Amino acid sequence: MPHHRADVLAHAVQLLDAHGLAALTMRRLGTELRVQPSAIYHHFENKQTLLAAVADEILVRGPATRGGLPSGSHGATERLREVCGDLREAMLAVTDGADVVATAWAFGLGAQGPARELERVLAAAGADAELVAVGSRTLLHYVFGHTFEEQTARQAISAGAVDRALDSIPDFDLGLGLVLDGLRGRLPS
Amino acid sequence: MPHHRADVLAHAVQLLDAHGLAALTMRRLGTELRVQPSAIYHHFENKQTLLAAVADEILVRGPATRGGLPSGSHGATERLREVCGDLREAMLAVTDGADVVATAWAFGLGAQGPARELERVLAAAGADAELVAVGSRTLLHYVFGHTFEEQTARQAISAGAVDRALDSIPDFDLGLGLVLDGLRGRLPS
DNA sequence: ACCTTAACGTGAACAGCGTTCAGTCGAGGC
DNA sequence: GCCTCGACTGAACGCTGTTCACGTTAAGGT
Repeated sequence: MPHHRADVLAHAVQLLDAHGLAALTMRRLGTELRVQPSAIYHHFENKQTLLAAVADEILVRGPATRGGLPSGSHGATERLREVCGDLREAMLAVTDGADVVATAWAFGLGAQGPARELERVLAAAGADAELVAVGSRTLLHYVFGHTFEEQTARQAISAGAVDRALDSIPDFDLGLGLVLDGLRGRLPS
Repeated sequence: MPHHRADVLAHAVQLLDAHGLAALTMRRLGTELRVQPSAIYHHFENKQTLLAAVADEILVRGPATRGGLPSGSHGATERLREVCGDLREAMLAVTDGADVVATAWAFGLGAQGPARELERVLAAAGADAELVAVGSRTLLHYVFGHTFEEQTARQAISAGAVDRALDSIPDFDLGLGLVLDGLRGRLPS
């Protein structure tokens, strides 16, 4: 019973969510699929490519708590807030999701969706090319940084290795508001 | 001729700068020191600890271009800008420096210095406890995110794997100004 | 009905990784 | 002279991603 690319990907995400990034090895994934590790290379060029696909799959699945659709018309900053919030939720929904997505994005291999959407919204709000680049990048850096830190701490706590309190991590919306404030001051109107 | 902790650390930084993070293995570091890999474990508990020490060493060495001392008295945002700029310069001064420092910081193992300094400046500027936490974290997320991206791209280009232009990375000061603007709006006076 | 083609999988191997551990060796303090 | 102790050796353990030559299976054109 041969597998397809989608099967491998689904098992990879499931394995990641169940046992974390460290457990997502080609050998273990092979075992899960009842297949030799080398068989996976028929579907993905290498592990980096597989991880990029996993990152995209995490984003496609979207937030665990589906906030009902684009939710009508509102200002540019509200839409930016929404995109950033959805991105965060999607990453938090899977174990080590922030690590996988942020790393793939850093390599320029995945997570292009939210980046393009932020750029689109900024451009539509009248930002010039430079502000579009700066603004979207700054927002992404914040979301990835904050979410990675939050998820790492959360998992460290639930794993028993409690060396820092969870409430030492500041609220996501607060810091996001900070960046959006700075952004709003440079948008026309 | 036995080595001390400082010797091992110095060689680790030199190896990192010369050949990148991927080359910084216990075996290769041992070879560099004309010593078995296991000997390193007499000086550092494990590789993670070693990397944290390397991160701190990178920050201690500071910016490659030493801008003459604290440079007098100026406003809080100027001082924040200075700390962030120095942090960025220090990481850029060593190959894969941003990766090493940001990772160590994410694990809560190193790079505490700049974090404490940012918190100190914010508190001195009259920010309440929550704003101190939010502001310092947001600044760090931005600096780490931007610098890691910039350094990765820079190294990818000089390695010949040119898949993105360097000028596609927005200016550091521009994005920093964005965050500082948002921050200034919440500081008293 | 045959044959080609391509997708899919096997099993072994390669080179490297971090880490552990019992044992060796030389210098300094008593 | 002994004895401790830090530094180190050398071998091993159990992993890792990746490659390669080789089977197997199923579909599709002739």
